[in-house]
Amino acid sequence: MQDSFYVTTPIYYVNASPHIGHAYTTIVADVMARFYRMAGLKTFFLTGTDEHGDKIAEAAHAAGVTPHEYADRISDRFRKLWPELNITNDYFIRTTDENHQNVVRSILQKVYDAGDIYFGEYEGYYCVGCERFYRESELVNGLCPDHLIAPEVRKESNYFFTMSRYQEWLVKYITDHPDFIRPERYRNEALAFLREPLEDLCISRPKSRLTWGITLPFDENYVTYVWFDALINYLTGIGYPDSESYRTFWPSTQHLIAKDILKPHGIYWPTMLKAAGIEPYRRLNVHGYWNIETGKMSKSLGTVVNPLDLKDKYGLDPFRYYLMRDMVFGLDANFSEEGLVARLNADLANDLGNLVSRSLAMAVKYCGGKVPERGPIDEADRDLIQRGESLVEVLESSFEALKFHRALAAVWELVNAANKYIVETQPWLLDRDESSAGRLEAVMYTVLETLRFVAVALSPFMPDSAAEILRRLGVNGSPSLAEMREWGGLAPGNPLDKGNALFPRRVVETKEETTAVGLADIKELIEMEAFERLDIRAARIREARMVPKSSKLVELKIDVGEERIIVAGIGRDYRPDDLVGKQIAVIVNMKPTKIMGVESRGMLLAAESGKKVVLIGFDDAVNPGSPIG
RNA sequence: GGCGGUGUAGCUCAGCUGGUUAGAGCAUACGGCUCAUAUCCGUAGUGUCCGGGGUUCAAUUCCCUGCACCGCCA
Repeated sequence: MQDSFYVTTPIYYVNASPHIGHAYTTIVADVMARFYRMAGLKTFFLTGTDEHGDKIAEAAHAAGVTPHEYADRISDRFRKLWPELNITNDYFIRTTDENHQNVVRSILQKVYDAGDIYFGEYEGYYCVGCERFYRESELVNGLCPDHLIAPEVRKESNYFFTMSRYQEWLVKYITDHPDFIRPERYRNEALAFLREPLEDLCISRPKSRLTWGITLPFDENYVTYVWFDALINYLTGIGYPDSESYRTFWPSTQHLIAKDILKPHGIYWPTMLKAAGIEPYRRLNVHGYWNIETGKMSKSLGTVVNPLDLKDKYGLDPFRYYLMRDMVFGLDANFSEEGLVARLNADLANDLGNLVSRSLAMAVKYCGGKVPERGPIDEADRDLIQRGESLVEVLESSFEALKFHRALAAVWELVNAANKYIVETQPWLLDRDESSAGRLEAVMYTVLETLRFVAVALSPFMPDSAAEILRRLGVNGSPSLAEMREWGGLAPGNPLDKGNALFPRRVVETKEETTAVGLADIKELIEMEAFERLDIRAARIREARMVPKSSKLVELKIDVGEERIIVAGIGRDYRPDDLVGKQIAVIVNMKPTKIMGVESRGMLLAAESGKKVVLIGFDDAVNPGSPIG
């Protein structure tokens, strides 16, 4: 294995605020950087912002500030977002940085001197209002799509990079290096593109049209345009050309991009490097899009939920986990609040969180709050230990293949195995029998050590949660992959801390869309007298708990002027804790009835809206026992 | 218009080069345990494997065609 690892995100264009796509790429880069750091490799992680070009100049003009001020402002938003996502980039590059501008100029000069940049003229459709050229295909009925006026045919002279000269070389390079662009579908796409003759790349803009850019070293009247500026950041960021860090990291470069910028990175960039006499980067890793599913919630509230806000609502680690678990790298995926909460509840709360909770609770109770001795290994322990020890290999191969969802699935196989192990070894029975004290220690050690493996494995994905698990296990220092290669690293005697629920279960706060149900099945008419026979009262819930063995029955202790117990089938839509304090309406003269062993003296009123049950409440405080009529 | 991809359980998706009863997770139902965030463990399912042809002893898997969605190119 190589001993260095260099990962990059694209530098993000500062014409818009950060969104889920930026966050995903950057989180993937962070997970990889953390993983390889943990594997002991010298690691460098670069991200930053792309700040030149006419879009920025226009936006700045519209905002009444200089382009530089405008770029500062937006760049800052990215820079400040990354710590909120626990991103551990080693450097944050800006294309307006002085050293970057110097590197760009030096490479332009180098390529120019080599004869790969020429001055040429082209003719195209130019819209005066937009101050830009349009391709024929971009025009709408022959008109500028923005101004809806006919563009004029205009000639302009510019500098061009002889990209076509490197087409053959590039085809061969991609063919000979199957992993150069991956996953395969994008490699095929690049090769498909290369079946057509490459055109030379226009790399400049006259200053008469655009001044917000890097001046060409060989012509004061032009600035360089887009790719020669932006792509070169990957070199600047590690100190090209003379630094030690450039020599260390460049050969291991792993670029991460979304599929929309495959062409510049897969075609332009390698040919640019070739022309500049620089070895190609090692790999280009291309991922898909997150399709945002606007859930019921956003529709009914009339607001579009920004996916990034969900990290505050549900926690950063669940957010990172969801992104890494639900997208197969390379393919598109669906993003929804419901999906995130489903992962949070099923994987994080039920499986992992509960495992942490039950393990530590037992260890604290049965082993005096300290990690017990390892004890002799039983046949029953062997399977779990082997699973733990083999995890690191699965992680390595999954990361190598960018199959992050696989890596997480593998961790969860261990989590599930641990839960099963606990059920099978039944530590609570061992605890009741003096003679099995030794066995109890061995079992608890096995469980806690498994927990440590899980935490180490998860630390690239969910750094805070992993650190918290390790802290509760009394483990100090930063985790490393090496310590997952051998069982038994957890030191007996470590103080244990039970802690609170790591991932509390959450309910998606959906406001179901209200659809008219109609009154098709209206019941027969009744006299007032029939209604008056009902005694409906206002009440307040004092206590609530699920009826044992029932999936939806809740036992409520209510105050209706007196204290009563009632049972209601609302457990699927309400958590007991959330019910306490609520005001409800109750029919108090129902004949008492026993439901699953609990006598219910009253019936609460609720609407059945679709599949949901919604309690009837009051829009102000009322005295318990107040009659309703 | 050209090229390519996808269409599998209610949902999200695995199924490499064709071969015995088509899989996983979630959701659902039932059973077990009680250490635990009512969590965990076990059991049970359900599928015209998009439609229509064809090749083959045999097709979800190969070929053709139609439909739907998506991507790249023009």
